[in-house]
Amino acid sequence: MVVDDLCNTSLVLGLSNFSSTVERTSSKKLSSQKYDGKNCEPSLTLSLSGETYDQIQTVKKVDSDIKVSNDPSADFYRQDSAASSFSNGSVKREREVGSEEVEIEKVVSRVSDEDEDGSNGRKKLRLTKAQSALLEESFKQHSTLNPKQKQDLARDLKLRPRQVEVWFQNRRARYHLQPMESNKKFPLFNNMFVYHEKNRTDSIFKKPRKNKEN
Amino acid sequence: MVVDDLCNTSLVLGLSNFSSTVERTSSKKLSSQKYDGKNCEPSLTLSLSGETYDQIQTVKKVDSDIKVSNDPSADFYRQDSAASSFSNGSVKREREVGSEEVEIEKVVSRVSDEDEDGSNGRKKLRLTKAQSALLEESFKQHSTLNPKQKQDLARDLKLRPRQVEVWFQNRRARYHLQPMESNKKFPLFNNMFVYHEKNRTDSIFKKPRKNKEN
DNA sequence: TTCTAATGTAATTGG
DNA sequence: CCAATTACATTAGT
Repeated sequence: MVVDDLCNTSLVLGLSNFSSTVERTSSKKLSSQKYDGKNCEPSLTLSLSGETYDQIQTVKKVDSDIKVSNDPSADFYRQDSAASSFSNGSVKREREVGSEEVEIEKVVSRVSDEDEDGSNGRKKLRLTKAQSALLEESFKQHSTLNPKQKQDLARDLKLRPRQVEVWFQNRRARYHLQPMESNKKFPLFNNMFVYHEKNRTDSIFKKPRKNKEN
Repeated sequence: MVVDDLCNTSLVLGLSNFSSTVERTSSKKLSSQKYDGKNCEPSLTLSLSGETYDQIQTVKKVDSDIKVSNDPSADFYRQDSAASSFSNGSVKREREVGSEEVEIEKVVSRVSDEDEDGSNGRKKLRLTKAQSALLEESFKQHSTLNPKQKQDLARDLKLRPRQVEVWFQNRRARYHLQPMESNKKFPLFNNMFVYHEKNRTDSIFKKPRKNKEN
């Protein structure tokens, strides 16, 4: 846990999900629609940024879905728009279905807070496309962040600075390849991820080094 | 999918995202690449071979599908021989530091293909009963693995360490979902991290934490 | 369909 | 910061 960022104090209030593109879903696998956040019902999320989680995932179970089309082309995913992007699943396992809102014992737990929505756990956030794009772009410019950049990005993305930081870390880690010359030489290959072995040291690509300007 | 390793040296350059599979008649939604952002648009991808298809679990077993019986007891076919259960080159860099017996470099000769003996068991491994049992047993002792355990188990089971790791992950995930009564399964309360629902994390029990002994 | 092996990625931990 | 892992969500194969 350890919230280590103390960032901004602004409050963010947003309406999440309104991108109601149709559900495609079709029959099979209701797990189909997920990321799109589509079928989440519009929900309000209010959060103190810099505090706990902005991405609050209001889990609402989904009951009947509309299931309109099957069109595969409906692959577009959501875009963000405002803060929330949640991934929550709500898709409870089949076996639990039936019991609405299996709200199993609360057992209060720890000390803290008012975490109210219970989304205390690790709950995974899914970045929206736009968010990823921005991060990606930013990454291309610098694979490391200075505090200011971090703050700014966080603000723009409506993420906690910590999340931005983590994203960068993971990004650096996952590909040992940076947007370096390889990309310059082959711009079209920007999406090409040529990984290197993690522990390789003789790579022709070097690990980028710090960028401290602020 | 991302290319992540380069055990062998051959390079493959291909057009990605042109799903070669035929149109699915059914609705199935090949939603394969979706939120992945990365390859949403047709793009070129360059990959090192050795990836792409994962392990071929050389299921020799019955040549051509003899599969004579439906007898449930026939459950233990598979992987009879000690033959290394795979030939995969992908081995995502198990970083096992000191292990020198990294048997990577299988360098499958890609194109040439191996599936000649019929029954080219392609993907998805199925663990044998014995394997599952061992894993299960091991899990009872700790729900997480330290590198050594992983390595050992992998050796004993003739699986890649990564597979062992994955098994544990999945196992943990599955069970975090189990309600209390599942304690019966874990008589000694070894793994009593009863998380209830998947998305709920508070519990009087804490998540088991690292087991680092090695 | 369910179950499970596997993958991708956000987040945590320890150094 | 980095490496390694874990949790988690989701995909795909039978």
